[in-house]
Amino acid sequence: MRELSGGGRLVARIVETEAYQEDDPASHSYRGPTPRTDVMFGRPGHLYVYFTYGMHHCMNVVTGRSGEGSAVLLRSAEPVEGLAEMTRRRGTGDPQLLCSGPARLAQAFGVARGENGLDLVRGSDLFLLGGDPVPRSRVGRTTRVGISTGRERPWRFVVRGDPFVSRGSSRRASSPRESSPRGHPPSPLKD
DNA sequence: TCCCCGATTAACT
DNA sequence: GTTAATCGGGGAG
Repeated sequence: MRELSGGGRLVARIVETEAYQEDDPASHSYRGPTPRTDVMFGRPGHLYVYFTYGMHHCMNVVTGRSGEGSAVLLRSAEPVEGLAEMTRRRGTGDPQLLCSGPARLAQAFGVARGENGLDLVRGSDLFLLGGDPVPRSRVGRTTRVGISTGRERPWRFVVRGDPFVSRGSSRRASSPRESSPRGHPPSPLKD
């Protein structure tokens, strides 16, 4: 959720994420801390924003302890409130195109490099809310999207059958196979 | 310095 | 299904 300075707010329900960690060749943190990835190695609960393909920004929540280098990429969400503002930012009113995709989600929320390092737990207009927990049976796990190494790690998590999960993923030829998570599903984030 | 390519998207054929 | 857009990170020289 993001509170807007002019009043009003943007709310979206996260339906797709991917996990990245330090011993993971697909992770920006793989080669150790750099000016770009310092935030990933910082305190958990902060926002790591990266710029890619010369035009897109993506949002991550830092998850590991200080010094650790892990984060969760927010890939897709269902827009819930503030659709008009998201539409203005995105240039399309199709709800399925507002927040489905990591760069689309960041654009809808107006997040760019300036927001890198924000504390999502305290003192920010951008933060996470705990909602109704997603039942374990609805959590699907697949391989990650758009990476060239570390493909085998099944660290993408989706709400099964949710129409707001991004397409880039479920559509590809070498389509990631969806399976039930083993062990513990991601626990819902609390305040 | 040079060079390759990326945790993507939209617009093509 | 394919490709242009667009630029910064970071390894190689």
